[in-house]
Amino acid sequence: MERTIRYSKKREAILEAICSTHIHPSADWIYQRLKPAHPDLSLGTVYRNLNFFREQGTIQCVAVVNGQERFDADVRPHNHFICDHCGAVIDLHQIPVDAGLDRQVSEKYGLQVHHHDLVFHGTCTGCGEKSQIS
Amino acid sequence: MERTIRYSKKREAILEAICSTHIHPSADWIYQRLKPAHPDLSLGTVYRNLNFFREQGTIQCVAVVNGQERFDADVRPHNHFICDHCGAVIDLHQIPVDAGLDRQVSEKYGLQVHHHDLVFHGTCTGCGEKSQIS
DNA sequence: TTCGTTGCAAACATTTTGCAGTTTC
DNA sequence: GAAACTGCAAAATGTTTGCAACGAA
Repeated sequence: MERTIRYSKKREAILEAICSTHIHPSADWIYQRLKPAHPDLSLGTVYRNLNFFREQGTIQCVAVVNGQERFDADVRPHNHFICDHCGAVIDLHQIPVDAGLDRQVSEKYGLQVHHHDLVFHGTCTGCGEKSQIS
Repeated sequence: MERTIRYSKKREAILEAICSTHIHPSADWIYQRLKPAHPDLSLGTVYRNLNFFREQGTIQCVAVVNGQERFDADVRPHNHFICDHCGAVIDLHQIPVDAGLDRQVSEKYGLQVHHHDLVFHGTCTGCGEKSQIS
């Protein structure tokens, strides 16, 4: 039978940290963020809870940037932009993508498609302005 | 001034290994593949050359699967499917995606978009059949 | 001879895990 | 009191790097 899920202050704080930002944080960012208020927090706990939330479907990993997984508490389908200079991950909610795309792939290739990720790469506004100055 | 690029048998073999397959190999796959014919090949050399080819634009990294980068010698824009069971990376050449998508993102969000990656996730044919049996 | 390339091993960075102690219910 | 959760430190994993030897031009 399924295991019982217990309340934990650390777990609550970790989810709250992810929900409180739109930067799509990494495990270490969450750890650094919570460390002041939770001095005894350990990085292992952050990782364990990130995997817990991922299994529950509460969060999703939206990208791996410079070898670090980046998480999003918004699990509704939407797309992302990654700045290849500073590593920023930005939500794109206004980009309409053909809703039947998954079915198209499924039919043409005979694959069971569960979802897709659409990620744009380029230079974000801040990095673009900086490079113009120099 | 730019550095001179010299010929090297290992480098040639590494590129040949990537070009010879459609599985989108990882660094270690290439290493294992070439080890018999090149017993003194080292993993460091594989990594160094992968980064070399990437900088040259000869290959691209198309995904990170189970923490491993997966490479493709086909640098033309096309999409991919990843099997979440076995980690297979499959080319999708027949999926038409709006060519103006990058410009749309650029205009709506004021970002400099260089390219995008569209990755489908699901279960591949082989894994789907296996799970039906059990 | 020059300097790009390599093997090797050590270093690095991120993530996972074993275990003993703590907390929740 | 059972078992979920945690801190800690060690381990595992994938990748990078320093250095001396090797090889191409």
